Amino acid sequence: MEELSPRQREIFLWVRERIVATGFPPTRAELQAAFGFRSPNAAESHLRTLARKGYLSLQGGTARGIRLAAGKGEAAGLPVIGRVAAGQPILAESVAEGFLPIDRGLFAGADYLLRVQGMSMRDAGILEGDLLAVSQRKDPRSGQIVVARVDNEMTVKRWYQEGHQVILMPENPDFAPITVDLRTQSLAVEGIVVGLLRRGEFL
Amino acid sequence: MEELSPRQREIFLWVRERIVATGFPPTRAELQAAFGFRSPNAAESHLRTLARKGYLSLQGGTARGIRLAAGKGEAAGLPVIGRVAAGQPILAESVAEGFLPIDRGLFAGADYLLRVQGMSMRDAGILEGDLLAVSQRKDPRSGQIVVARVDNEMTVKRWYQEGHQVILMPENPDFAPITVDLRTQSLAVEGIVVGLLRRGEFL
DNA sequence: CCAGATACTGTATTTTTATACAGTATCTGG
DNA sequence: CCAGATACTGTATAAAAATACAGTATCTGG
Repeated sequence: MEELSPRQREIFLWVRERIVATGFPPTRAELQAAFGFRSPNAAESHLRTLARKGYLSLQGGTARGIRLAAGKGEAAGLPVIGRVAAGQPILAESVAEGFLPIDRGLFAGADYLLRVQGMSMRDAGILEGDLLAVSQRKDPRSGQIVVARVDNEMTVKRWYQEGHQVILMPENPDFAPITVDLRTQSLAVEGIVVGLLRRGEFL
Repeated sequence: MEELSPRQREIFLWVRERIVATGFPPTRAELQAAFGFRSPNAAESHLRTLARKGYLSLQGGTARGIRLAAGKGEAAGLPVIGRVAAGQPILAESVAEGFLPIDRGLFAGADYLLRVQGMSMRDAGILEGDLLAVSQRKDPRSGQIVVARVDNEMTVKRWYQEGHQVILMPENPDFAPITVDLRTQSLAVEGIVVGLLRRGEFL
């Protein structure tokens, strides 16, 4: 598929956004007005180029007869994060395994899905390979399950706090709790777990 | 909101289906042709009635200027099933707790979500309150987790079969396996578990 | 029984909309 | 350097589309 020029890309994104915002594709006149063209043929010409390059299709002689090509709609869903290198931001694009088609309303406030590694939370029903829906909030309450960085290691534990004292509690007797004194040690909360999902070979 | 007459309902569902199928709303001429009206004003009149009753809105003087009213799109997602009475079909409307906005591609072949009751599968990471995505297939392979009816009781267990012998294996030492001889006992497989999700107070 | 609803027919007009055709200016890769 | 691309201007026409207005037939709830 051919590349789009910057202007073409701008026009394509606008068309796509208009379809979402209004429920139907725009007309040439609407495109002309939005981009300040003096001639309707500018709009027509750009749409024909986008169609020729495979980004959308035009249904001839039909009002608003514009369809986005398959796969060209907005990317829906949440990114799936596997392993995160020490020190690297979680949502760096380079670490995402892909996207899953999840309505963001399903898990309240979720920003990404994190692949579980290890069995420290087994007795909470969180197994290796599970996907945790994580909201990038940093204000956990005691009892919530968090994604935290301790000494640059990612960990998922249940959070308990009393004053300066934080306990990151595993739920597997084979793992020891992690105790952190916030006055003398650093602890980064990356997010709060708001959901879990499991499928395929992990069942 | 006023009730629709049968014909109005038929027309409304057709408009909605056309929006999904084509990516844009139909014209009056398309509606006229689809329903065999001899006059375009029949189409116009029905659309105005649907708008007046609050099912859609019309943007005047605009080609294809039809929008579904909020909440009138197709219900997306999967039904959530809580308790199922003995003998009752799972997907009877009356037992659904609601719908969750889940893309059906997320869990391959899923037909409904079943709320877990009991802890018999705890060591498989399936806890009370979890939602299991279930595909209404009745041909499980050994090792798969199934939803079955034994003596009219719903149960979720891992399926193992050798010849006529089926073992429905819990994964919690507090529960006994269920052994079934298919030659002499009846066993109904309602579906195969294809996914799990957990959120909210169950975390 | 009948007013008011639904469900259309019929005709016509206006506006919207797509698109054809002819052209210019600028940019850029070979 | 230049062919071929992008990014438009300008004008015009034809077809699509919405919608107005006038009407009939049937149904149904009060």
